Amino acid sequence: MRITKQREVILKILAERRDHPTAFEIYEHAKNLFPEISLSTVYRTLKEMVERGEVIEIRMDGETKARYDINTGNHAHFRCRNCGRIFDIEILFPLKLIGFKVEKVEIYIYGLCDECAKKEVMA
Amino acid sequence: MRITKQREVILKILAERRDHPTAFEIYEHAKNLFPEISLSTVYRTLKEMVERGEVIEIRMDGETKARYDINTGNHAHFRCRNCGRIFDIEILFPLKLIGFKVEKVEIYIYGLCDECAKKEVMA
DNA sequence: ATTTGTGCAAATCCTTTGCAGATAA
DNA sequence: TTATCTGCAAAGGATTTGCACAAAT
Repeated sequence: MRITKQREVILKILAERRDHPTAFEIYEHAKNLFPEISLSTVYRTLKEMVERGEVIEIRMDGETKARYDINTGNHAHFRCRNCGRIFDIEILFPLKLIGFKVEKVEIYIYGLCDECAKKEVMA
Repeated sequence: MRITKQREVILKILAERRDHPTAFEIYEHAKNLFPEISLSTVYRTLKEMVERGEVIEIRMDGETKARYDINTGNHAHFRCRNCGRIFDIEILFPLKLIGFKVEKVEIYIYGLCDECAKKEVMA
């Protein structure tokens, strides 16, 4: 994989943002740093990174568009119904699937984050 | 929601199949039972059922197309890397997200099912 | 009769791809 | 040099929608 300005920019965005942007959001952000970049390059680069296992692709709650996450370890995503933010959450739990070989786990959790839960009780 | 032949057929398919079919697979199956049915009716009906909470939509491992499941309780999906089958799995685990209000959980697990794991050891 | 549902075709949204020119090694 | 990467525009796949007709209440 050659080092190009486009790939540097995409990697930098993924490393700095932890809000799980879509390909289009990454493209919009990248244009500020490198205006000539194209949307297809963003898609191509993300696809390659996913295939290499450097980035994971998530789709919360049946969304048609994918979001990207440079955190490749097994972890859960929590989306707040109120503010829409997506939090990374580490969950340790005992998987006892007798005879099954578990290679990857994706967990999506929906509800209210601590701040919004407080507000709802008050309202 | 009026009772039409189309909706009866779609419900019957969802109730009988537990292999998490896509909209197109439901359409193909439905045509055997009611040839005049259209793909857009299948999509429209599924979307309505999802909005009513009668059916859930899942997208395993970044698949672009949705799959449908009449089992609406919180449960995990296990996809076998080898045979591709998707198993429903009940997992009880303690969620301790302090201050967070959990309303829904989606868990996707990937690996080898018991049968395929045995074969891999032997091979 | 009135409201809701349907099929069809066209539109839309997200993503991928072919190609000819550009760039990193 | 030369293999890989890029932008563009066009194609592709999944899903949604406008509309006039059909069916359910």
